[in-house]
Amino acid sequence: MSDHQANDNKPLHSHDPCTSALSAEENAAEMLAAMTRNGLRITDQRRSMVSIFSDHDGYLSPKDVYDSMVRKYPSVSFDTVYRNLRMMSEMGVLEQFYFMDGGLKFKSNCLSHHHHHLICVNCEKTVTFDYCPMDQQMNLPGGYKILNHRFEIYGVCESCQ
Amino acid sequence: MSDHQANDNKPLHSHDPCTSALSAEENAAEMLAAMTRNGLRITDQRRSMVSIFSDHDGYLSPKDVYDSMVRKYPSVSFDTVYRNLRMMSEMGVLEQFYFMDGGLKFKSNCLSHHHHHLICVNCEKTVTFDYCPMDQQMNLPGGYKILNHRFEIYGVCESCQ
DNA sequence: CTTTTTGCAAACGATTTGCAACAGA
DNA sequence: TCTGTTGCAAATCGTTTGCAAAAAG
Repeated sequence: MSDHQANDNKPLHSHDPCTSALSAEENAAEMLAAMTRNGLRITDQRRSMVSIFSDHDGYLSPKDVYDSMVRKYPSVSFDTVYRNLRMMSEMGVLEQFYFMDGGLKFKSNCLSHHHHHLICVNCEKTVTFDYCPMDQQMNLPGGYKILNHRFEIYGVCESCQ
Repeated sequence: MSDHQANDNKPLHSHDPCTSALSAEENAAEMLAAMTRNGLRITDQRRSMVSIFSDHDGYLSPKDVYDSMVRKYPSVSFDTVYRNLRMMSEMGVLEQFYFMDGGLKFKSNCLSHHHHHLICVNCEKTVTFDYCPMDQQMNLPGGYKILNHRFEIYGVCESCQ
């Protein structure tokens, strides 16, 4: 729901470096395009889910998304939300992961460049940063062939302190 | 993500700083002691769970533990396993976390020093290393008050390659 | 002998599935 | 039209809880 007027010069809140180049609307259009490209039909519900994510930088649980959806589509079902979350993250439009406490959350994905997250443990507002520990010289034991990694920093954001 | 080449380096230390100091038996005794210290009674099942973890370096799912337990105590119940896993991780004897795919796993904990994990995506054999990205100079955005972090590297261990 | 722990069964929350009705391309 | 999508209900998975019987200290 883009309920704020198009004022390109004044972002409401700090966008992360992945999406700041794009307005929420552009980002939504981009997501929808990626979905069409993957052969998905664009339904009202999916359009609505897309705008929920393009308007929010941070992670949302399936329940969060459902609650937002219900406001616009009172008859929406939980399984539709789940199904679409799964499809959207399978095709890379959303990024998902399991939080510290194990809860599954989703966030609109940045396909363009590698980064990590700094996450507020209170409001879950998330900012990205480019520093990656894997760029450092570090002597790892055991002769593993390295595939990927996970690095997140948790803290309390300015407005939650 | 940046695909870093597996740098075939020799281990910095020839030992795993967490486990090499103690044999499996010593480690088990240590775990049992910690449990008694916390007011837990040592039952046969708990002794068995402890030795499962002290004999295995790597993460185990509740189901893994249950399957091991059943071999020795055919009438053991799933909830006893869960209850004990939870208590043991609450008192720091076990370390738990949610894997990439969201599955909850447990591992005998190292209480003595901070470290991170290098985990085999195939067999889940885990080695620890002392390098911590938080020791590096990195300017983070957003004025967050930093609380904690998570850093894991995933790969394929030597014997799984 | 007292208190904790166990095993059973049933409850629970989160996620998935089968299927008939419906809607997008 | 014609296939993909929705909503409903029920199934499933992993985990937790209440309680009486059994075991530890």
